[in-house]
Amino acid sequence: MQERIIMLLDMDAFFAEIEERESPQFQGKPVVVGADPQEGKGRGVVSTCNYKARKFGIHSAMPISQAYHLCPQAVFLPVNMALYSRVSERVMKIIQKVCKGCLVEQVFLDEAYIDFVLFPTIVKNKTKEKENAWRGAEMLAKKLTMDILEQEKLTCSIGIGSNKMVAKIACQAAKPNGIKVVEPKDTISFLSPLHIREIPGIGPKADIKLQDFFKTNAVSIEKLREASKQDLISLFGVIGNSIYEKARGRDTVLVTPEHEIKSIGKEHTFFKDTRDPEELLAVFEDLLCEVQDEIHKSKLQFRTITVVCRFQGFTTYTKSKTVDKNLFTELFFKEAKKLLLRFVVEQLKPVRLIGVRVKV
DNA sequence: ATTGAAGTACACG
DNA sequence: CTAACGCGTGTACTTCAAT
Repeated sequence: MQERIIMLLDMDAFFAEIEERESPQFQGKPVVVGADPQEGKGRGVVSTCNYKARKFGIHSAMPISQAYHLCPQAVFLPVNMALYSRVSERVMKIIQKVCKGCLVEQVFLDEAYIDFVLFPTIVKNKTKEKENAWRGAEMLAKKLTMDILEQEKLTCSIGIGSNKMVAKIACQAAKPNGIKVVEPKDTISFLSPLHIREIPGIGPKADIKLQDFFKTNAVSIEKLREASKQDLISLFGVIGNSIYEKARGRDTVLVTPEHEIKSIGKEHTFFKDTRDPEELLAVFEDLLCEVQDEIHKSKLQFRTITVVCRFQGFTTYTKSKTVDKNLFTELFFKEAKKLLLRFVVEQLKPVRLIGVRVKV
């Protein structure tokens, strides 16, 4: 494959920065966007918090109750997804405009990968094409951060590398409000000292497996390169091969602008665990209606219904049923309720969460 | 022998 | 006491049964 220049733009503390921008009285204060803390009794988690709040040890995905104990005086706000969606659309428009002729892949609301394949000014620079291309990308990154700051009063960080993985890790290193360029010749030295958790796809479980394998409690990417391809395949199966490649700064995943939807689902966690069939069914019917709405909007055909049930103690089970796609519409409610009923019959424990998901 | 359905595990923002 | 742990989406694995 030809050498690529890939950029990842990631908005800094997106939800929290938007809330600060909208309400000047929050400026300079720790802001936590997420579930209602309910005086420390809330059951949800932190969605995003600003850098002030991070100084108290708060971070995204942390239980909101814990965040409350770390900093009760912080501003706690509910997630206003409709607002963030509108802001995201405007940010993405700026990116499209500045990066005309490039491939742009949006990831959720606050990230976008950009592949410079056809970036016109780069293509035009026939002389010293290679150096100019990387400098051109860096200048473009600068323009993006300036335009987004001027037009939306929000900061972002940008990573540039020869593939998605390097761009992503470079972006993390640039945060907040920075730009980091990692050219191919610098990739290995850039990655070597970093912790393996920086590699996208290596989560808590994979980290522990690798700690056990190397008999240390902090594995660097340099250390990871000591594992053979066979070692990694026996530890992780098919994934092992891509981990082996990523440790060497290689990643062939393409920037793909269009993604077709493969599943749609809704879940609900009860304020208090319940076994009341009336309550369960009432909430479940609401979920089914919401999913039905989304199915309608998507105009897609689905065939598999999965019902999820999480019980007291956090153990989670799923049951699913695949039907003929032509009969899906008429069977959806009936089959979903049948699956839920099986849980109610089989399980005696109180229910913490119920959910439903449909797959293509 | 291959496919596909069901259920679980893991990851990410 | 032994924690606390949402939601939506994706990939991949294991197991078992049907074609």
